[in-house]
Amino acid sequence: MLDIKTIRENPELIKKVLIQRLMELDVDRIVALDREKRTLLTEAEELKHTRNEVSREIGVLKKSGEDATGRVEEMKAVSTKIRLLDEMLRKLTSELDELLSRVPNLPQADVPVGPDMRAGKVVRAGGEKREFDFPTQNHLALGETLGVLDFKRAAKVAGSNFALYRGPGALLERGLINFMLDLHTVEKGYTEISPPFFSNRECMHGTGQLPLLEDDMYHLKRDDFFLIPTGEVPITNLHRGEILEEADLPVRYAGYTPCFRREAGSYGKETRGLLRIHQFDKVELVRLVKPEDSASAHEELLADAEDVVKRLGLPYRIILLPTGEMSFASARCYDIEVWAPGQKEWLEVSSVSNFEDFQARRANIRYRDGEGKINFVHTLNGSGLALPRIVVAILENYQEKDGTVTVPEVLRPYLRGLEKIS
RNA sequence: GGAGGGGUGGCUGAGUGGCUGAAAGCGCUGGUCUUGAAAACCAGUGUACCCGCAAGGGUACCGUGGGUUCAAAUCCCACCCCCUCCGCCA
Repeated sequence: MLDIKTIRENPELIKKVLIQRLMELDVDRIVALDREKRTLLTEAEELKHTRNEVSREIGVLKKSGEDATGRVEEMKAVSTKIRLLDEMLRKLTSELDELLSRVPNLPQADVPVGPDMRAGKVVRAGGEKREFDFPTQNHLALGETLGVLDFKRAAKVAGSNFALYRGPGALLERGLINFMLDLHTVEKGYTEISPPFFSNRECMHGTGQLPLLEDDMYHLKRDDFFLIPTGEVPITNLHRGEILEEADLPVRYAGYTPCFRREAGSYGKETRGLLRIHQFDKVELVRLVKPEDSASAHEELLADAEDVVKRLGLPYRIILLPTGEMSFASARCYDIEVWAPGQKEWLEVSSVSNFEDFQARRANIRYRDGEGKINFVHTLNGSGLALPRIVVAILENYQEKDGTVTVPEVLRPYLRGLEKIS
């Protein structure tokens, strides 16, 4: 959420950003509602002031046994008027809040302007694309031959676009999670969080998944819970509604969670195999920092996520996303993509975002600075990393001529020393 | 799921319709005193929003949302959360 003052003072800027982000919203309506609301509010507050004063008088009169009927009658009329104004305000405010909650964050100055990935800026790349002296297979073929992936049975258990890992495949999944968590907690100093995998409506709103992405969530109607679409939701919302002390910052959390997404509207080739599934595992990194630290924290967070792909020895590149590709709440975002030689394409395995105070404002996460002043924190998060596409990349990059897959060295301790999936 | 108890400021905790944004204590900040510290004493110590150039003024908030009333922390209704016991259960 943006400060209403920002919108009030720069409606044209907001309109420009909406275009850059390929979104539509009636900004003039917001400005008008805001103005109308303040007029009504002032009027209502003045009446309430009168009522408070006179009610006090009535109390005094009654205590001394005097007649207060006239004043009471007067205040009945005032109260009716207040009720009316409050009702108008309530309607107005709810429309205004609804619109406000749909205004996206403002991109930072160096974010490339453009509608799609072609406008993205490759910041750097790492790892070597391997030269294969045999025809490569994609992860579907490899997974099936090796018996480590079983989509048919996943569909039998749940439905299409679910994954099932078997034997060394399951071990690989579990090993990757542990490898990543150990890296971030032991080496990088993150505190590990294992949160609930359900979250309530307030949290979903707090991090910005609601109201725009409701159709993409699994929702438990009876309890009004959502299955989390990312660990970002529960972990960022840990401190919802709190005022942290400056000394508590920066907060750095790492957590493993499964992620649940309906992926409504996705279809075709892109959804085959592990590329886009309804449930996937992810290790998420979250930071809460002072505003002046968020730019450097963003770079550090990126480096922490990058370190995972580096150590796995996967060819990767980092892209600064253009305006049209950034998520709603993000002010600046890097994607990390790994090369999948079987698929012959780059796969997004991490999004590393700086939300500035956008989420903090929604979730009301603040801190008290050295002078006792209260400000919103800045929030950041990054996948460190999303697993299925990493599994794809490992299978495809480490495949051998005989159809086996070599286990990357850093993972072997996590796979009971397993060197080869065969 | 059933029965009972409870949710008040940073913390403990008073407050059952009127001058209560909220006693008291603790904590914290500043000051006095002291060589320094402690103690003691004095003063201050919530958040958000609105009006205003400012000084300042006002409104709201006692788990959340409604309601009753001239007036609600206090009365009524619904919901949420916590605790105890019972049931169920990995």
